Amino acid sequence: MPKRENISMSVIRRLPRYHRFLSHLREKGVTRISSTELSAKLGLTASQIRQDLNCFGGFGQQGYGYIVDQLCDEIGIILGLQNQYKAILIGAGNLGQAIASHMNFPEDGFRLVGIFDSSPFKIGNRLNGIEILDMERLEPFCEREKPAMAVLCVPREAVSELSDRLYALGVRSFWNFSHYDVAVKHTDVIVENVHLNDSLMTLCYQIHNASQQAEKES
Amino acid sequence: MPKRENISMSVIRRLPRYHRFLSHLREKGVTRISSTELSAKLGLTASQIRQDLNCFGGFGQQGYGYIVDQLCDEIGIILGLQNQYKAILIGAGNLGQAIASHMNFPEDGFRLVGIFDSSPFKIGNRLNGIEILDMERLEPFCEREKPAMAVLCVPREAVSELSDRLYALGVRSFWNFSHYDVAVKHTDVIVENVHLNDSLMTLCYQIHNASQQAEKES
DNA sequence: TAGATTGTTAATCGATTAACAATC
DNA sequence: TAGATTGTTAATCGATTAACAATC
Repeated sequence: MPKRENISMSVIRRLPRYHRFLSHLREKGVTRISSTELSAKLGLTASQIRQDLNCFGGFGQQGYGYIVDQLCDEIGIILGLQNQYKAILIGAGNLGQAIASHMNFPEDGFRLVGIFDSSPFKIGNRLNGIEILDMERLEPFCEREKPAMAVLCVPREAVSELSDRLYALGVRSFWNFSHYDVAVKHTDVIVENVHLNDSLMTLCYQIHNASQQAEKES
Repeated sequence: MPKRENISMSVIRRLPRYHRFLSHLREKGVTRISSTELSAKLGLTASQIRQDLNCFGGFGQQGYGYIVDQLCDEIGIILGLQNQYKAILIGAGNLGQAIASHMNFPEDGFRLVGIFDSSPFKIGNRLNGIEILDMERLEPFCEREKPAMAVLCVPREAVSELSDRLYALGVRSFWNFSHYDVAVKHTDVIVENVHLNDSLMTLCYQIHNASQQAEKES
């Protein structure tokens, strides 16, 4: 990979989408695609796609386009999907259970190695073949397994203390589903927030706004 | 509300976060806040916050700042949270169940009025007090209830046909959790995609990239 | 009145799009 | 060789930040 360095998040956030789309094309047996075709399907400009890809190197062939199979793999490598980083899940409530069983971690660069909860009703149960452990066993577990990432599916009130506790255990990245922004107190911490409530409110705004526009026009 | 019209999505996506933060401050009994204080807590610039708010009107007082209670309510109104739009959920699998029970729809501007699934093992069960109905009952239900929004928690393959079916029934907005982008074939459709896989891959990239940087420096 | 902080305009920065030469 | 499509530079557009006058 030739270039890299200082890639903007706007570009990064488009890569998984390219990857998903190209996997799909590959499955359908498509071998070749041009930036123009791809842009039409994704609702982007061809320019943007070429610009994005050229942050990482020239993957295409002039006059021909991109080889689907090859480009898909390259994007996978850029994203680091081959890594299988160890991940733990904290909080086996509704959402935690759904994440554990709905997500295909290996496909996305991770391996779920542990699940923790503090409820006696959940401890001992299995989720996707993994035993739910008592929160008290977090320390020895992390010292042994050294997970790189923690999925946080706990109530808002618990996050601040929990993230400190995990940081002390060497966890440096968080996939946060709680209704709370994980504070980035340390420069080496990576947080990806998924605020479902925010997403839903955004949708509400759009519906609300569209109906107001409609009113105004009538 | 004085101004409005043509507000960019960048601004809209920050509003729920402001709202969440201000609710929290209100709960803690804080009555007054300046854009500078707020910006420090949110990790933004004071300029941006003032700029954002002034898209909708002047909610502050010069020399004083903003009244937490009032600003919070105003943002709620801008987002349209008072609307309680009717929503239905399609797909009562792991993720669907989690969404139904984990989300507080009324707080976010919606009311969940129906849940649908095609599995005989799920039909008839209750989720959050709502009976899971057979997909075949979708038509009469929608004709009667006229839901504004559908939460899609179905497999990728099902989305294309399903969204057409819902569009025909008058549903114009979708909160899509499937591993697929809902095609916007019509200009009056609003889609909010939540691609958890994409989010996870983005996190993978960041970890991968951080460790590469660390290697380079050593 | 003096101090503080907003609302708003102007300057900067970054991201997207357009254009085209390079080349398969 | 002619046609197509990339990689890349330049132009445009939009979003963020800075500055400051208005005013509470």
